Amino acid sequence: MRIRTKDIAQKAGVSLGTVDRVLHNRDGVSEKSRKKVLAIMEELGYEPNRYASALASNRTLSFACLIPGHSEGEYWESVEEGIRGAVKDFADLGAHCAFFYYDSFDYSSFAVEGEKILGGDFDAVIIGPTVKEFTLPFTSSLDGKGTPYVFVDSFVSGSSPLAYYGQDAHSSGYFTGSIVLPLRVPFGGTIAVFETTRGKVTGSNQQILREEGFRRWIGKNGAEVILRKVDLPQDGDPSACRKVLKEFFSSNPDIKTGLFFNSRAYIVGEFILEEGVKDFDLTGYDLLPRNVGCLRKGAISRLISQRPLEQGYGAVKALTENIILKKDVKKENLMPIDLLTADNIDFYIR
Amino acid sequence: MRIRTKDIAQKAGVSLGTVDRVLHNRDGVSEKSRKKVLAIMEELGYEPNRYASALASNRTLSFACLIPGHSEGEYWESVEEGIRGAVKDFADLGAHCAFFYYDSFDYSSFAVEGEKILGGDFDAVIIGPTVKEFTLPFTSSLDGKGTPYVFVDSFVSGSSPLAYYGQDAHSSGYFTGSIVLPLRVPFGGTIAVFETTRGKVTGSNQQILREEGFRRWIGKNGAEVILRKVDLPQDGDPSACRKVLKEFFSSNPDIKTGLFFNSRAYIVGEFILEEGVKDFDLTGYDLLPRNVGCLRKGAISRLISQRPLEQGYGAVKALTENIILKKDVKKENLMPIDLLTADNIDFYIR
DNA sequence: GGCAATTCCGTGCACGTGCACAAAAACATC
DNA sequence: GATGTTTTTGTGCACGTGCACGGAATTGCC
Repeated sequence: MRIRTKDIAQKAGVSLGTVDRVLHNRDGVSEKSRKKVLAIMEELGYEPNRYASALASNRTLSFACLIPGHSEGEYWESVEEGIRGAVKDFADLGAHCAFFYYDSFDYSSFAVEGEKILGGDFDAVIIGPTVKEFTLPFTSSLDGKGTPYVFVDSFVSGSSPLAYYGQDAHSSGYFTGSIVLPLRVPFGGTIAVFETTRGKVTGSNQQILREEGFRRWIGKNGAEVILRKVDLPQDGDPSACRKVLKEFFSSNPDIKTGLFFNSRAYIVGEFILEEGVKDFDLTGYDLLPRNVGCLRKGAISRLISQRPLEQGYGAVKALTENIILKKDVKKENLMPIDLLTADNIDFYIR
Repeated sequence: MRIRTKDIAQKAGVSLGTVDRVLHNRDGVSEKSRKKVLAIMEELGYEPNRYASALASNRTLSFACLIPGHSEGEYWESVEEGIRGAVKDFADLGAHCAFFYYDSFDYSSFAVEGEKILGGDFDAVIIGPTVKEFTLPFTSSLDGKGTPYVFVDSFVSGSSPLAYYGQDAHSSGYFTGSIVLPLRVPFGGTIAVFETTRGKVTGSNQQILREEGFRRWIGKNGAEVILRKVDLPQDGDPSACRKVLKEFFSSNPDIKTGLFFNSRAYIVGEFILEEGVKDFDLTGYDLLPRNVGCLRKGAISRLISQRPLEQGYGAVKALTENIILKKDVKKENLMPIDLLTADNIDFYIR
């Protein structure tokens, strides 16, 4: 039978109130009673009933979530789905969440949305960070107010979040190297690295770190590989992309291997399908529906996943457990580096 | 603010009791009241507070778990850890679990332990099944008593569990083929398939299905590969194994690729480390500490994981949600086929 | 020893839901 | 329309914990 505070009180010869005070480190308890109650709690292995506790305390937990705006089928959609799932699971503990979106290509929008959050009355914040210069002012304001926050996706040094959920991007690039290169290098010494540009912005922190990791594998293993950057304009009409790709594939028939260090591998994958490009080995990130479609049809050879749902879920869970249940939470939570191909993808979806 | 039964009662102009009766589909409510309450519940989007509900109902949930006995560091230890973790998480809902172990090399022990469970008073059973002939009599007894059960690890057809948590073994063998063969076939046309034997028993259902899946890849892709079985005696002293392996490696210097379709790849991995065998590519299953040790040291090239922790956790969660919260649960839960190498293993441990 | 101040402790209500029992209303029978 | 029967509805306590309030015990001071 489960041990209750009542049982402890009985055995210690004190009242429920005293046990309660000991339990919550409140004063007004003699040293003698405190010792006795603690000893008996230890002896009987008391574990509080979190449900009864949540019910009695009757508090709410107001989250704010600040992440890049996104349209359907994009990476951040999955992170948000994970967050919403967790908030729903913890709704009985009083959790609810307001979402704020910034434009990842317009840094100042991060500050604008951040101000709204600072003005509101939130118990905790979940942040999908932008560049350091804009993230740190916001987190230090939160530090000032004593509002806890967690990062998802990427970590920004110089801040002190309660926790971080994301992938070790450098390691994931290194891993990509270890998988792709032994398999592909015999097919040709040049590898295409595709990048997408919008305005003046090319690539996030994570993307840059992944490429660094990939290059480190090359360096460490003395692979003789040339990386050729291919820049794809992402903002204008899609025909600009097509033009670049047509030009690339026709003038480089010897390049048989391509990489994306962001989630937009489908741009090339769908081109491959439409144009019937043969024997091109393409590696990308993230299980966007369009990427998965290409993977299934053979236009993308492999995808690396970083478990965005788990990131979002974990972030909310960590905050809830820390605030409501006052548990210590793990600070650094690095997602597994999953390798997906047409032959195992079915078991990662749904 | 969260909608309570009280709010519904107020708005419908009835008492809490009536709302409660509607909520639990009990009779003694006029059609008029039932309609009205249901309409308002719908309108306000009522979601019951599971905590308050669990607290008030004050019921317990007694699990029995019947799995193969295992010593430290073996596969089933992780499954059990997952089960224990879930039971702990749901302890506030009244969950607790008794464990029964059978000898997977002595089928009748399954029946013996099964009888104990049938004699006890359990609300649900978690089964790591043995062969069909011994599993079905047990599950049909459970069916007779109306006791729900779930399978972990493998599925036994002819039974009707509430859910199944495991890996599609055939697909995982197929996937192994797709990863290993393109990489390794140039290194030699013969591949060693290691098996371990104890008494007269060689290999579980899962192991056989994995090999079938592997062979299917070969067939489908017209790979010219010879599979050479290597039988390792697992019961006697370890020196018998060493002898077999010494003989194998010295007389087959051309075989550079090996496979285990069960979790004991460390037997060969540790031999490789001790004897300093070079350039042997070894693939195995499951993240046993000894396997992981070999993977990190390069003696095993890759491991396939089937997420035993999640299997155990999921099984308990499904039963709890079905019984206590009367939720529908997903019947077939196939684990992802994770590919682990020395370069991503760190992020799967812990 | 008397009194106040301080420290310590017990009691009671609340949280939202489940369930048993009692009360009320509706209906049936003569 | 009085009585009994069935259907429908309301009320109250319980679950384990949090918290506020007031009472009891102890201490300090003259």
